[in-house]
Amino acid sequence: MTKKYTIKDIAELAGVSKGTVDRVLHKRGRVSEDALKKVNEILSHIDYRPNPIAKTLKNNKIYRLSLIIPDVKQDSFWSPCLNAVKEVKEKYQNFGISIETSSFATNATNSFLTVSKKVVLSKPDAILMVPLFYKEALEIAALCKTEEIVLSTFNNTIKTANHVNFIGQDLFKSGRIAAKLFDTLLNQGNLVIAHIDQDFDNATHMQAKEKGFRDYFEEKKLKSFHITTLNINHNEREKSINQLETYSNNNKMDGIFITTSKTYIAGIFKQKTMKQVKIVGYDLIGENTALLQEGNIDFLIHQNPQQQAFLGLSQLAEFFLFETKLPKQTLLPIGIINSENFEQYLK
Amino acid sequence: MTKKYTIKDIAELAGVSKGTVDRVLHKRGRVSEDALKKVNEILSHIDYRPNPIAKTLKNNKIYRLSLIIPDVKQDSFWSPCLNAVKEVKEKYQNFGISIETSSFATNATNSFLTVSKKVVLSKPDAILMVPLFYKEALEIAALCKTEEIVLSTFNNTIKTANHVNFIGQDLFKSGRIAAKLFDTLLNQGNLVIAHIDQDFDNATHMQAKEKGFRDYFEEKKLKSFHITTLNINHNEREKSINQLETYSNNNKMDGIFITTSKTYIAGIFKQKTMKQVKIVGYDLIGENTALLQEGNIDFLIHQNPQQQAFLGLSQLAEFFLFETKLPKQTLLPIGIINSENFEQYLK
DNA sequence: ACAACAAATGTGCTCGAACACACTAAAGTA
DNA sequence: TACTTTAGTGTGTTCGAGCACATTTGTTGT
Repeated sequence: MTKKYTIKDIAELAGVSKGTVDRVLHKRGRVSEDALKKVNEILSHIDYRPNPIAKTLKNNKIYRLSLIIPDVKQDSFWSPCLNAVKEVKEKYQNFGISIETSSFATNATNSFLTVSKKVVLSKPDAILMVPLFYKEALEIAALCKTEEIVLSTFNNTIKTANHVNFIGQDLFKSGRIAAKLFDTLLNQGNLVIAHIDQDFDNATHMQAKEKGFRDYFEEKKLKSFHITTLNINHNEREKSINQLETYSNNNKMDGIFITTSKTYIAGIFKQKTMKQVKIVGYDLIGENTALLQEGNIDFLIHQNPQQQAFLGLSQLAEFFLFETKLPKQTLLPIGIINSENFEQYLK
Repeated sequence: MTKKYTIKDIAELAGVSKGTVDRVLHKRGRVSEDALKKVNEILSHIDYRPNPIAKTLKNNKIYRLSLIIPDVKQDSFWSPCLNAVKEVKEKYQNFGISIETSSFATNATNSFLTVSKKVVLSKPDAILMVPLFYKEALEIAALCKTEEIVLSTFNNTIKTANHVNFIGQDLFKSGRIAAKLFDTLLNQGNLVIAHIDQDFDNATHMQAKEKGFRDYFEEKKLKSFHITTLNINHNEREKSINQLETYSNNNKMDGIFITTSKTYIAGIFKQKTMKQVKIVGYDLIGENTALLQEGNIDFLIHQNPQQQAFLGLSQLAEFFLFETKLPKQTLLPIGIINSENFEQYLK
């Protein structure tokens, strides 16, 4: 067992005081060449790692983390993030981590801007946000940089100065996973990629998923599958279902891949029309899991917002407390969910 | 923001010294009724949580965790556990956690016993082990109790004194997941449950999986499926494959559910005979994932030994360092894996 | 009334890192 | 020579909890 060396140990070994060792370690200067040499000699022979507990105790600071997510009342997809906040609070609040949560309207860029700016003005130590609106998110990122607030993003990426770290999934791959599922479910057939409720905010998301989906069939040269894209945008749920129905009356349709969490639209369509059609979509929201259990949705792909938020907040907490590195990018595994394993993913 | 109260704060508020507060908090007695009342009055109004960092610093102890797993050379299923050890070491070694790993032969109970006893004699603070051999594991558990060593188990359970905590999966449910996959893949057909390399050590595992598998079809009253159980036990791989081939020549077989990590036996069978058969089995070992990629295995169920070991060790580390509770049981979500998402689960 | 003793309470040190501050010795300035 | 400056050192304090030890207060017996 390798001994745990302390500054005092090093000082004794080098025959100097702990103050001198400290100056060498922190490169604060005011050290003679002779002493520098002696201390570095010792340091090169042992593996000194400062005790993070002592460090943190001395710091004795409360770090404020601020989470900015879309309104959970407007889109229940985000509600698991609140569980993540609870988990992280329980785990780290005794260590001096505090977390505030703010939310913005999913359909209003100015809501995102005003909420985010307010958060920036409150000067937290770090912000973890979902940059739904690209241009506006860049503006906030710039503000964070001048205010020296650490910025992390999850679920959506923004390409900006490299100080931003990101937690999410590889959307291209998740499209490929869906494709493989259809390949396993059907030997051949007509597949529809349905973009339901395509908002400008998650358009890039859906594009990446579609690209991955099509890429799979092209790579495997599976000519027995025919793929069509369908855009569905209605305020009323009924209209969306009707559009699917109209399409299926005029076209052969063996499978539907829904690129958003509105998978239940296709599920209700199947339930209503009793058509033989395989359905694969996204997200474990209540409406989807109910249809999954009844067999009207075959598979759901889990984007796991809870784990994303949990990891994002945990990484920030440990960055401040124990000076661990913030990984530039954390890509979470993509869960395939059926009626039998969804409960376990809800905790 | 709620203030972080310290013992000193409480002492000032109650008008006593920190020594008295300390005695009240630890119920060490030697406190007058009057002082007790004053301190408790304050404590009831605020939410005092001792600073775990200061506590740990004062402790200043190196905790030894000992991991006991089957030999990775004999069964590569366990090799991801070594990554878990590396991860936990990186995360906690600066906090004074040391981890030793021992392994035993998968086919010899006495190897398990001698190795485990040797570990117990070295008196670590905690042991995390895979209790492959039930009776012998109980013996080790009893030893740990007398030696006051904290014992955690993963992958397999042993029912003994409640001081043992367990990390693993719900095997009954994982059988149901496999059943649901076949239900989705096929409308009807003859399914074979293949217990390949049934050792006495994981017999209970396979039974639980079979039970879950059959339970699904019984519950759903799916009469269109016919289920048979096949026991396959040969020293040579070829013989196992031949047994499957012989069976399939004499019987209709639309799907094979393999209850062990030997799923590749069925995969090679499919590859060799070019039969139209759906294959679902367990574990992301190299032989399986290769066949998964080629399309000769449809789904693998991920038992995630790495995460099991990681969680087991982390829970122990945080139990000693920060006095967090050891959950009696942690059931991990069960991953459904196809050719497109397996890479992400390998890290 | 005063010692003897117990009960109650307060003080001070430790853990390791970090940093302010005090101190020493040599060099520079009037 | 006397005094300041500066580089180079070491010492001491802080963070919060925990516990050993010192001190004070109160009670009993003679």
